[in-house]
Amino acid sequence: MDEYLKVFKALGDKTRLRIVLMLKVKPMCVCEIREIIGTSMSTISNHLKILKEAGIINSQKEDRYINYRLDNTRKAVIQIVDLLDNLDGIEIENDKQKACTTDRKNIG
Amino acid sequence: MDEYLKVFKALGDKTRLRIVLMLKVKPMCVCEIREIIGTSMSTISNHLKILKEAGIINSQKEDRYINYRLDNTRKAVIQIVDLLDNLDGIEIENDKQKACTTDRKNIG
DNA sequence: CTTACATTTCGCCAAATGTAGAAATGTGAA
DNA sequence: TTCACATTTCTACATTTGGCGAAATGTAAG
Repeated sequence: MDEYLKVFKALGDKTRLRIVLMLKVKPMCVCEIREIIGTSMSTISNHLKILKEAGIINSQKEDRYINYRLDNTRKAVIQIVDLLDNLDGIEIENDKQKACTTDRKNIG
Repeated sequence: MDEYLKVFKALGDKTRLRIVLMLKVKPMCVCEIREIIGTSMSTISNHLKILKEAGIINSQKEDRYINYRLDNTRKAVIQIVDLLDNLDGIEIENDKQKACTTDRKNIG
């Protein structure tokens, strides 16, 4: 039960649910997520930690960034995240988006 | 998105998740739930209210009791609750169960 | 080694949440 | 109506949570 409890807890926050919906589209680094969500780096980082501990996402270093993506290896997570397909086209982005100080395009 | 958010929030509490697992087995009144969960009536009542507002359960008066049961009319809820079938046989009950002052068997 | 910078951790605050007990409410039975 | 009792609401309180900014950490490049 605790496994599901952790997942529900993690998804029971609007910011984290938005992050999950974003990562369903494509893997992203903290900076990119912050661009869209619009809060501080530390806040995003904390949310990612919670999602990671719930087994919903994992991370992998690529170039100078750590890319976060949905974890497709855990059954419970797959099932629940799949349900969110019904939500396509929902407002994930925020009104007040901060400019990203470190533009990722500088690198690639 | 907010519909799912509400459901995840509601299920993201151990007491409420336990209640949902109990109601998957059979409808119950507040008193019965309290017997198993082991907290105060007001606490149970509050949790039931949250589950109800999330559309996960509904209630119906029967005899002298209000029976709560899973709401089978909402798609999002059905899908999510169905996932919990994997949890069968999990520890729902509490160690420290209070005696039920008003024994339901007196009625039936 | 030093710099640059992406990310995490720490310390703190405000808001939200879970809980209990008392009082209030609703309702069937006498 | 009055009683009995199941349930909810109110009030208060302790804990948890989400947020930020600053400092710390990790690491690739010079």
